[in-house]
Amino acid sequence: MGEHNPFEPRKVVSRRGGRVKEPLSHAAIVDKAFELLTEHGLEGMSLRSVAKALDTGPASLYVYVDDLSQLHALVLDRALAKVSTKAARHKSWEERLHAVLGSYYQVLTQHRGLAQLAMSTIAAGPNALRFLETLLEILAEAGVDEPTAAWAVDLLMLYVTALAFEHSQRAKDLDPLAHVAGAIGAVSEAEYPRIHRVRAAIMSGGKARFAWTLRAIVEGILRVPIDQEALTRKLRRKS
Amino acid sequence: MGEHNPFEPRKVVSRRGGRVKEPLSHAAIVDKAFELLTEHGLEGMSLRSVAKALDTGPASLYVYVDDLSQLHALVLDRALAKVSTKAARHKSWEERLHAVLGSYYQVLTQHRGLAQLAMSTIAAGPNALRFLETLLEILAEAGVDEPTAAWAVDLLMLYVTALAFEHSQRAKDLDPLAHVAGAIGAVSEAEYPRIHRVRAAIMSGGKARFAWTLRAIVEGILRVPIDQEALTRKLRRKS
DNA sequence: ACCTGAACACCGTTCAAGT
DNA sequence: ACCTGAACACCGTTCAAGT
Repeated sequence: MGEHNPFEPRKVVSRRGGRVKEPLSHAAIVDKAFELLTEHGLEGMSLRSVAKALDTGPASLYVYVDDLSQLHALVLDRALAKVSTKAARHKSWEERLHAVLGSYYQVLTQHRGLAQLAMSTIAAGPNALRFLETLLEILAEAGVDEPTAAWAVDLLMLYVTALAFEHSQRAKDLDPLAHVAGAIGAVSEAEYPRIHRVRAAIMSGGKARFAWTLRAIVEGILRVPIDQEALTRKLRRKS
Repeated sequence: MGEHNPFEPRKVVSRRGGRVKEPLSHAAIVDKAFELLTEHGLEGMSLRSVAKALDTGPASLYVYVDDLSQLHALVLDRALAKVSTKAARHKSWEERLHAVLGSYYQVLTQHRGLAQLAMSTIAAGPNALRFLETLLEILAEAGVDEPTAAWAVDLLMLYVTALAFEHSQRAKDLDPLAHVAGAIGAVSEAEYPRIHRVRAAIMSGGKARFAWTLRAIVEGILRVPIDQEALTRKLRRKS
């Protein structure tokens, strides 16, 4: 098993004397990687580019980081530190849920490449856990039973992540007619009448959509408790 | 704008005479790429590896394909052809929704690397459109108004795609203790009491979860029509 | 028009050698 | 123990040259 928790940086005693350049360290690598991510997107955050930005060779990073996928996980959690899980106590659980997920959405969209990173790496660092714990807390206050809450939290995070990803993809396209918008917007009325009719709605984003989906998911969560499912299974087994 | 629809293969007249090797063609490239995808995963499907498998150099593919991202879109749609959108007429819309999304899930999980591809490229080819149109049809039968259905379909596809992706990621880990399962399973009870309590539920998948989430989303969709949202906005504007 | 080898500018990762 | 240059085995994409 791993001898060292990768999310807890091992302390490196910086050598005394002329600090011409910042000594290499776990934190320095993750910080610089995050910087490159927000500046140049996920493609721009390679081990080699991080090494170069840190004024060293690519091999040097392997002292602190196992491989690229670990760096991805590290950077994602570094970014999730910016998610605010605090919301005024006096607010309702609905408002707090909206606020916390809204903060998550903000963080994802305000750093180029981050939404894409969040879509491709499963978050399991301390900041992701803190975020998750907060969501479970809020749902508990809403009266959702715990097994249901576990699946519900996953669904909520997933939706917000994907929405941020789509948002960032849209921002990347210089030509708005290109790619997705082009294909959906120009869809044949004869072949796909329904898509044609709702083509504007499909591409629209914005706060209204965010709010609607959150409400719909929460409504479903509150009305379809997981226990029903278990019950049905048990009944079937007995018949 | 594009002079040629990339989803409609341009017909190449194969030169007469000794067909020692299959002539290069749009379809041959996409087929071979799909083959490599299911055999070696997304990493194994590179332009170079496709070219090599087709017994040619990497530059040759650029006659038929603009770039890698287009090949991704092409292969995804090629795979979506396998999704069955037909379900017995006499079935209820709930059953048909479950069947169609179930078929989508099956296709994604039965081809290595496909779920990952579906997570990273937005589907807008003819087979994706056919799938989308079918989902809109089913929701219309359920009595969902069209703007709501547009957002709902997105949410449904998104969830199934992500579930298949998580499934495929789990299958990749040889060591079940590694990565995500390790981090979530070994979570500190003192620091994250709620996560600790539901850690088994978080990682569990299976049909029960699929069914529960679908029901929860549908329940929410039926109960939170989008028009309410528009109404609220209008009222706010007037006040 | 189609196909291609070679080149360009990159990757992640390993390894042997240095301090 | 930390750091590194060089090498290995790859990438996507372009370009000039061939048919």
